[in-house]
This record gives sequence, C-alpha cells and structure tokens, in this order.
Amino acid sequence: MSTETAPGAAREPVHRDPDASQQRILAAATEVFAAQGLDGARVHDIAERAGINKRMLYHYFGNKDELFGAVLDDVYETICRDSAALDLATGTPPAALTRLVDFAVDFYLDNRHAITLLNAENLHRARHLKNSSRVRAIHRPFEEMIDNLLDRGVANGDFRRGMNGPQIYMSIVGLIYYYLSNGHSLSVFFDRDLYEPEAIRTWRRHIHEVIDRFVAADNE
Amino acid sequence: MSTETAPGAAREPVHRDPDASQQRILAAATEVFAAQGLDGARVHDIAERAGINKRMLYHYFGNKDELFGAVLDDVYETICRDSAALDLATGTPPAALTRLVDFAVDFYLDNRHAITLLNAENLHRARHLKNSSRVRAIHRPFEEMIDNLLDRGVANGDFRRGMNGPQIYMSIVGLIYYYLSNGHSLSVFFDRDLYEPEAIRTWRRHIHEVIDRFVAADNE
DNA sequence: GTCGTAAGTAACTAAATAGTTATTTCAGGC
DNA sequence: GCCTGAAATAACTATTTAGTTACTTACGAC
Repeated sequence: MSTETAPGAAREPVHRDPDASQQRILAAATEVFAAQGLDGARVHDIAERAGINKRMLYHYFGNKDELFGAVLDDVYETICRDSAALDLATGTPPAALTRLVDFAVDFYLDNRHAITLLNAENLHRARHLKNSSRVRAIHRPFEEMIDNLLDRGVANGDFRRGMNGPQIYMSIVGLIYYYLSNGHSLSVFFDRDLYEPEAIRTWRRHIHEVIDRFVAADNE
Repeated sequence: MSTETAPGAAREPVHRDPDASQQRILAAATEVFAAQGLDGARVHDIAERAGINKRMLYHYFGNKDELFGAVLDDVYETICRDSAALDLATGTPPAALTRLVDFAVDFYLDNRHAITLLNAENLHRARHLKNSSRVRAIHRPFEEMIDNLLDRGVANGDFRRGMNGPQIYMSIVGLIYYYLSNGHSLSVFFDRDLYEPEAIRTWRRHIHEVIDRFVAADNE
C-alpha cells in the first residue's frame, strides 16, 4: 500500500486521494486517541480533524476499535523503524550504551503521543497488540542487539556480568516513560514543573548516571 | 465524618446507613474507574456494583467527575498514610533504603488499582489533583524523610554525595510503576508473562540492585 | 406519636455517540 | 463518450449514558 502523495503529483488533483485520506484519518486518530484515550476519543472529532466524512473512516478502518489498533500498529512501526536505525555494535560499549539511553529519551520526548497510546492499550490489557502480528517479529533483533552490547562490554572489562537485555531496556525506558507519563501528577506532588526543559535535561543526566552505575564493572 | 459501621451496631439496622453507602459507592467507583478509566467507566455500573440506587451517587458525590476526584483523593490518602508509617530514620542507611524500595514495590503490588487511576488522572493532566488541597501538604515530610536518609548515608560514608530525595523516589517508583503499568504490552513484546510471581521477584531484586549501585559511595 | 429531614427508589429525559442508509461524484479502462 | 467501481457526502437511527424529577420510606428529636 503506497503512502506517497499521488501518481501525477504536479497540480494537486484535490478530489479522490484514498491514500492521503487514510493517512489523514490515521494522523487525526493518533492525535485524538493520544489526547483523550480510547474511550474518551470521539469518532466525530477524529473525522472532523482529518477533514473527511465520518463514513470514510468506517470505510477504511472498520470501526473505532480497529482504527485504534491501526494507530497502535503505526506507533510500533515507528518504534521499530527508529530502533533498527540504532547502531550499538560500533564504538566502545559505554559509548554505545550512552547512545541507547539518549535514543530512548529522545524517542519518547519526540513521540509523546506514544506514551498515552500505550497507556490506553495497557488499560485494555494489550488486547490490540496481542492480535498484531508485527510486534513479536520486531522484538527479537532488538533484544539481541542489547544482549550483544552487554556481551561486548563484559568481554571488554567495562561491564560486569549477570545482566540481560530486557532488564536494561526496561530500566532505561521505565525511567523516562514514568517521568513523562506521570509528570503531571508528579509536578503537583513535588510542586515544580517537570516538563520544563531544564528539568528534563537534569532527568536525562540522572538516567545516564543510573544506567552507567548499574552496568559498571565492580573493579573500577 | 465518621466511617464506622453505625451507632447501635448490634443487629444490623439494614436500612439507612449513609456512611456505609458512601463507602460502598467509593469502593465500587475505585474498582470500575481502575478497570475502565474515567471515560470508560459507566456510572450505572458503579451504582450496580455498589448495590445502591444511582441517584444516591449523585446525592453524595455530585457527578461522575467529582466522584473520580473523591476516588483519587482516597488513593492519595492511602499512599500518604502508608508512607507515614515508614521509618527511614533507624537502622543503617543501606538497610533503610532497602526498606524504602520494598515499601514502594509492595505498595504498587498491593494497590494495583492506584496505577490505572493515576494513569487516568495523568491522561487528564492531573486536573483533579491540582484542585486537591491534601496532596501538597503531604509531600513535604515525605521528601524530607528521604533527604534525611541520604544525608545520614553520606555522613556515614555509605552513600555518595550529590543526590536528592525526589530523584531517588522517582527512580524507585518509576521502575516498579512502569513494569506493572506496561506489563501487558511488555509481556507481548518480550513474549513471557511479566506478572507471574517469579518474574516479579526477579524485577524486585533488579530494582534493589539498580538503586543500591546508584547510591553507593565510589570508594567501596 | 408525630413531624421534619435525610435516605432511598423508580421511572424518566435530553444529549451524545457509534455506526448506517441512500445517494452522488469522480477517474480511468475500453 | 460511456460505463463501472471506488471515493465521497449528507442525513439519519438506534442506543447508550450522564444526570433529573417526583415520589416514598425510615430515623430520631421532641
């Protein structure tokens, strides 16, 4: 399925562009589901924001629930595409780990909608994800990439033994995800704005420090 | 406002127990909001589960939104009551820190509804919390308690310098919160059940290790 | 005992909302 | 140039849902 802008892309045919319509629906759905959750989102709002007739939404995506599934698939697609571009095999192991942390932090900073969408999905016990074929295929290479990095660091003497990929991944992501996902209530609780750029920079440095100290070989 | 079981508590008057009715509504609302989110929850379901007439819900709590606010207040009440019982001033600093980690882990294991409720609240940008008077009053002593622990550990030579309470708190809670909140999607992604008791035990040990290594003085 | 007030109930309503029906409009193959 | 199928629209419907109205029933103060 092509998502390009249309065959004869010279002077905009305006009418009848099914691919563009689907993309507009998906983009609008992403925004609205991210802002309101699955149950809070209104199909009417999505259609309006996409600038299409509501009927087309049902035509292309079946129903609200399947549309949400399509949005989630898209989010995972993004996660995976971006992750795949990450090279952890070059440079020293500590430098590669630093890149991994920055990648995760930047990813969720740049894709904040992913956080609320994943939260919505988890509220529904990941029922869309369970039916998504793409997801599991994606994870293996990613897990192996981190495992290889750890092996390299252990062989090197930079990292200690006994760690594994998922552990490291969930620690890094957990620290940035929790901060961004719960930042509103945490900001009330600690009485300062955690979304302010300087606060975020501080938290990024903190994550680096936590992870670096966690993996460091004991005989420094 | 008393929440006890009624004045002449001998042979159950059955009818007319306003305090009990409010408690039943609150308990039911907690369950339903936790399971379905704020927008997904149905007032009808809450009333039915509470075994009361829907009208009473509006009588006691105003509307759906205020009821959600009451549920959240209750969650924070629990967090604070439990936190206050935590003694970090005795024992060695590392031992006290271990108790803090176990407390946080146990709290969210025992109060999983708190996770989805806080997620719902954050989806709505903490708008209920912002109007709650209790919250800010609570946080100060808690923050100080951890700061004092850190000071004690630094003076002791067990901990390194340059850390602060919120940092430690958010790291500990972030690690367990993310794991439990996103466990459904992570379980699909990593293709194993993260809610299984043994997996949870492993993650608890991991959090201890992360935190211990983070605070440890550099000259071991 | 009776009376005012609060607890409780049943049936209702107005608005919102996911999903449809019936119809029109365009694009390209022939 | 016309004809078929897909793209698009407008107006509609059947339900669901938060919130109400109007009423009844028990409790306790006197």
